[in-house]
Amino acid sequence: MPRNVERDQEARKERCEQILSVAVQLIAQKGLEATKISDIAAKVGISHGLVYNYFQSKEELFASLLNKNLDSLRHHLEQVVKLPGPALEKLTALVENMLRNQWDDALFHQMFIDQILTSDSIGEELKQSVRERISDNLDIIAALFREGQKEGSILDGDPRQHSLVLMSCIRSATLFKRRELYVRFDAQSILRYFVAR
Amino acid sequence: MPRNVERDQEARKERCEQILSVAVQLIAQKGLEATKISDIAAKVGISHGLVYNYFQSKEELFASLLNKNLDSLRHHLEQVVKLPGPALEKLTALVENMLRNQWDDALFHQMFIDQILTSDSIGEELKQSVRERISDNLDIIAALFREGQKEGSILDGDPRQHSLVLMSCIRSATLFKRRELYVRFDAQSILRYFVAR
Amino acid sequence: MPRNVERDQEARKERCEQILSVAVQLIAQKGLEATKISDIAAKVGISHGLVYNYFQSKEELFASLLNKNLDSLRHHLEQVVKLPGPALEKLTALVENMLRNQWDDALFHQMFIDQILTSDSIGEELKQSVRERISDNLDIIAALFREGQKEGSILDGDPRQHSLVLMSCIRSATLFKRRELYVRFDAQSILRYFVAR
Amino acid sequence: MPRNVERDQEARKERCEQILSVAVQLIAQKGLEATKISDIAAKVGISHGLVYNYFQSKEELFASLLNKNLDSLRHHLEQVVKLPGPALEKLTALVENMLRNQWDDALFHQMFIDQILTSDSIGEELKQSVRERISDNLDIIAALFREGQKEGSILDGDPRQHSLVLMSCIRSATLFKRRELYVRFDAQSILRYFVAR
DNA sequence: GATGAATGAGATTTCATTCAT
DNA sequence: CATGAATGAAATCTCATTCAT
Repeated sequence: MPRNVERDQEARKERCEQILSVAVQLIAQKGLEATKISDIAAKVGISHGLVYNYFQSKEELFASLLNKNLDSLRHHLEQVVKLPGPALEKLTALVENMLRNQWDDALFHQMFIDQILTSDSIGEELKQSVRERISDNLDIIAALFREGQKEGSILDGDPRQHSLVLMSCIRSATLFKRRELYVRFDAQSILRYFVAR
Repeated sequence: MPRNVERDQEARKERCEQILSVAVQLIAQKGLEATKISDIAAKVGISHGLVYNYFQSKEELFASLLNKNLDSLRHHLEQVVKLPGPALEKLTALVENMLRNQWDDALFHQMFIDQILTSDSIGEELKQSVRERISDNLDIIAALFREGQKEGSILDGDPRQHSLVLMSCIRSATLFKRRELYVRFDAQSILRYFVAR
Repeated sequence: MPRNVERDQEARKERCEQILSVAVQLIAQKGLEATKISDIAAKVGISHGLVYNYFQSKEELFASLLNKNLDSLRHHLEQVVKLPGPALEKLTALVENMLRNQWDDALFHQMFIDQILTSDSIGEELKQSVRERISDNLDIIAALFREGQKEGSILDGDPRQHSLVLMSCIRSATLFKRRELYVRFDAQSILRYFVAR
Repeated sequence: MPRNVERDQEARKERCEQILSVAVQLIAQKGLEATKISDIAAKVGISHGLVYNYFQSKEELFASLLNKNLDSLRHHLEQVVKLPGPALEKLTALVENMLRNQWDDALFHQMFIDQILTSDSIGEELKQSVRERISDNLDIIAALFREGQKEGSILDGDPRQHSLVLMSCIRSATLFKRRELYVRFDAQSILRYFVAR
């Protein structure tokens, strides 16, 4: 007799999330290529075979991860853009959010983009789509900077460059924190670089 | 004949350099884990077995690479520090150098530090030493920023943070150039973030 | 209620037949080893787990298939033997039947006997029983040939060899038709090889 | 210092042959899908990894095998065609050769064609090429039959059908011998089916 | 020094089979 | 009866490393 189909769907999704979540943690610890399917399975507490019930291949798993995180970042960006108030405040909110690691795994893509873009386990197609989505996300942040420039609060110069530098700062903050090369960043100190003088 | 021995030593060192140089290129293209000993050997034009005549293991090869590049960076930093003139000029020289890729492979460590720090193929000991040397290099740059702050040309704030952000900018400039997510950086536009208002 | 029990038995048998029938089709398409339990289940429209309600194992399923087809062949042979008229006519009826694919899946064993006899998934015991039953069936055909020889219509020589050659012809006809290496066989042209000169 | 290059080439080819030869034996024993790379390696007395030094993949190994055997068959056919004397004698020579198993592995393709054509491990492209080459080989035999028909020694009828039946007989002879379903064939008894009355 | 055959540990992936629901 | 999550053995394939020549 078929069980409760809805609950099954629920459980299935749950498991997917669980696997992805563990995957992020392991990748953050050990890197993309060094993270084996069986590591993930072991940490989740399931057999490696079961992973393939949820993801067709290692690549598909990584792709899901990427998509999830790029979506998450995108979503956060869009939330921030909609906030009321001047651009500088929005940017502050954005950076604070990111540093606070409230959405730990959205940072993922900041840290592993280059691993992904150089990995063998990732097909060229996927890489291209990642590049495009990164570019899109940069554009959203760039728009905030442009807004700030109009308001006079942001240093002039290429807003897309500003975006890239901002994301790099956040990446470094996260990465170096994890790598125990302590330099403490906070949103204020990061945004100072971009404030009009 | 001592002359022969010397020449042999010379040739040996040459080979090492050649292997390391090819390794950098391949790693830049394909990533750390995806770069196989036999890829390197093939591109150098020797048999993979011979690589083990020059390096005891893959890890030792990567360690040499790291050391070479950290040394190279260190050397450049020291050169810049010794330059006459105000700190801002020194920093400009530094950034210009780095962007100009005069020492292309010194940038390597900018791009692959986290691949190294997360790799399976790299022992914990080596990782620790890398962390320390990165930290040392950051300190040298931080000293420049501190000098600039004293001269009034550099934004106040943690000079070590400035260093990290500066290196991140350069890393991004290099990485994204290679990844074709074009944002064009030049030394001026990077240093503006650090100039006192 | 006994009626329900009966009906259940009926339904159960139905299901078995359905599974076996789908199995034949898939094996004909993809080969023995390449046919997965879940392929069969999917094509039947049930879950793979349910297959184990009807067959204890893959081997048992294949064994059922074999038995069914060997039985079917046996039955046809016996029917033909009972026909009135000279042996040559009986043989003609036999070949026509087989070529006409009226009992498509009885041909199965013609095509997959050696896959079965070489398969890993099939136990030695089963293989032995298959060999014996094939041998029995050959004997029945051989008897027809012997009869024909007595009547003077069939080429002399080992009747068992004739049987084997006849079955081989039919097998080739079927196999090569499916494989699109067209040679068109009909009962006449096949039987000519065996007609006394 | 490079070793004797020629000898190395020789040895390499030797090894390939050795592997292929063992592969044929195992496939003949166990079937195509049931023959594992490690079975082959074990029987050759090497590690499974080494097989991949000689063949890129299981499919490539099987493809080599096929090509070798189709070539071998082709070669034998061409030799027979060139023989002096009437067609019937040539055919006799052909069948005797095949039954004598002088070229044991050329028989391979007779036995495993359908396994190959239904296997998952074999790409569609390869299958198509196999079909064509089988067809070519059939045509060569058909030409012999046609010749015999002109000479009046061979039963009339489609010579391509004759070829197929002949090959089927040989296949059965070989297969059933190995499968211990004894029927003893000799060249005479096989050719009788095709002799004009 | 130089080669590349050889090894074997280990990674990905598949699938028959079981079993809780 | 029915489902499909879960298991785990086994197969393919890769690659760092060794070593005879």
